[in-house]
Formats: sequence, structure tokens, C-alpha cells
Amino acid sequence: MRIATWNVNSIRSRLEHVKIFLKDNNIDILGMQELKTEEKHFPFEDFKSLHYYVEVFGQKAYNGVALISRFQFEKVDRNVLVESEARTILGVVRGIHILNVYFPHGGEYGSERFFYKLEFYQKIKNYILKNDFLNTDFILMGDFNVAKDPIDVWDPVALNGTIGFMKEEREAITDLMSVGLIDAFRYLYPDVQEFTWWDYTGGSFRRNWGMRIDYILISKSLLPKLKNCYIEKTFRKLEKPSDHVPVVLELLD
DNA sequence: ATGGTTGTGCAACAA
Repeated sequence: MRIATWNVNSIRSRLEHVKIFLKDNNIDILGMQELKTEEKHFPFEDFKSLHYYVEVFGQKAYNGVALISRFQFEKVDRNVLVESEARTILGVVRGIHILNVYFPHGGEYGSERFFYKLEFYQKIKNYILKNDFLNTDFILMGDFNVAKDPIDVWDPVALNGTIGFMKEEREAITDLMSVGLIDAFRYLYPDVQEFTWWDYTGGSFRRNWGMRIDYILISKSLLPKLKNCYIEKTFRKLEKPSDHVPVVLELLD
């Protein structure tokens, strides 16, 4: 089974890229972030005709998350934190709880958005603990908007203290993972430097000035089923790409 | 270089 996450930066602008990705990577379940559309403009039929079940939590212009799956959803819960912004959707597929999250960008140090981001991390942690997901087959994936360790950024010295690599942000993601969530990519490849996001400005992708801010975290019970986790960098090379690329988790059936 | 790029939706904001 192949489960993926991708910040598409507008589903209506990225629909053709997503279709190529699903086909070429034989994806069973995909969590998307930054749909930038309300449900009424989401391209449901495009995914249904590819034989996916579709669950969307949209919002006008900003945010928005979705889960699509080749297997029926046993349960769906939009907006698990009951926030005004569309950032979370939970689906249960084949007995696995999959929580797809678009963590806040946060903005500058000390800003209102910065504190919102840190509080959001705390709320996600509390929600997971409260529902006892760590003792089940559980996946937390999405755009975390934080690079956890120095290996996860192109230049830890230059980026120290900048958005996505501040001490407080790194502590927040470390604290969340410390409850017992395993970073699938890092678990398999402890010393490999790969990125999932490159800024649109300044030729960042060409220079490989990137950060790994998109993750798939799994609970301990899924570890025996972990086959692979890879980052599909090629989608950043296409015309009009998202600034993020997909991350794929392969589980044994 | 107080820059640079993309998307929504039509000016300004968010990323």
C-alpha cells in the first residue's frame, strides 16, 4: 500500500500534476494541503473517475485539506481541532487512522501567527494523546512548516532563527514526535539529506536551497510494515510546479 | 538589491 502527502499549493492549478503523480507512483491514499478552494469548486469528478473516494475540507483562497483513497473511508472527521482555518482532516482506511494536517506557516518571530503555530503544535499533540492513537495503527502526515534538524535544511547556519528553523519551532516538532511517532524517511535514511520544499524566489531549486518540512510520521505498530519512504523531487522540475514535492510511504500489505 | 515568486481573486495578503 502506498500512502502519500503533498502540499499542492492550489488544487485547481495543480490538478494535472496530481493526476500524473497518482498514476506514476500507483498511489492508494493521498493527503493534500493548501487546496486554496472551497468544496464547491473542488474537482471531485476528476478523482472519482480515477476510482478514488474523496473527502475535502476546503476554504476560500487559503488553506484547505483533502484525503483521497482507493479504499472506502471507515470514518472521516474534518477539522479535528475545531479551528476557523481548514487545516485538518482525519480518515480511517483499512483500520489505519490517517491524520492529514497543514500546520500554520507562522510568520516572523514573536508575531501573532508565530504563537498560533506553536499553539497548533500543542493542540495536535494533545488531540493525539487524548484519542490514544499511539496505541493504534496511526499516521500523522502533512506540511509541518518546520525543519526538525540541521540535516533537514540546506544551510543550518544561514537559516538559524528564520521561519521554519527557529529554536521554538524545532522544539515544537521534536516535542510532538517524542510522544512516540516515527519519522519514516529519517528512520530509514538517518544520514541522507533530502528536501521537500524550495522557495519560488531566487532560483532556490536550481541551487538546491531547500528544507525538509513535509513528513509522514507513523505509530510503533506500523513499523513492522514499513517498506520504504521516498521524496518525489521530480515534481519540482515541471512547468508551474508547487513549491512542495510529494512524500510517499510504502507499507507491506 | 528593504529585493525575489506564486496563487487567489481583483487589492492585498499569505506563503
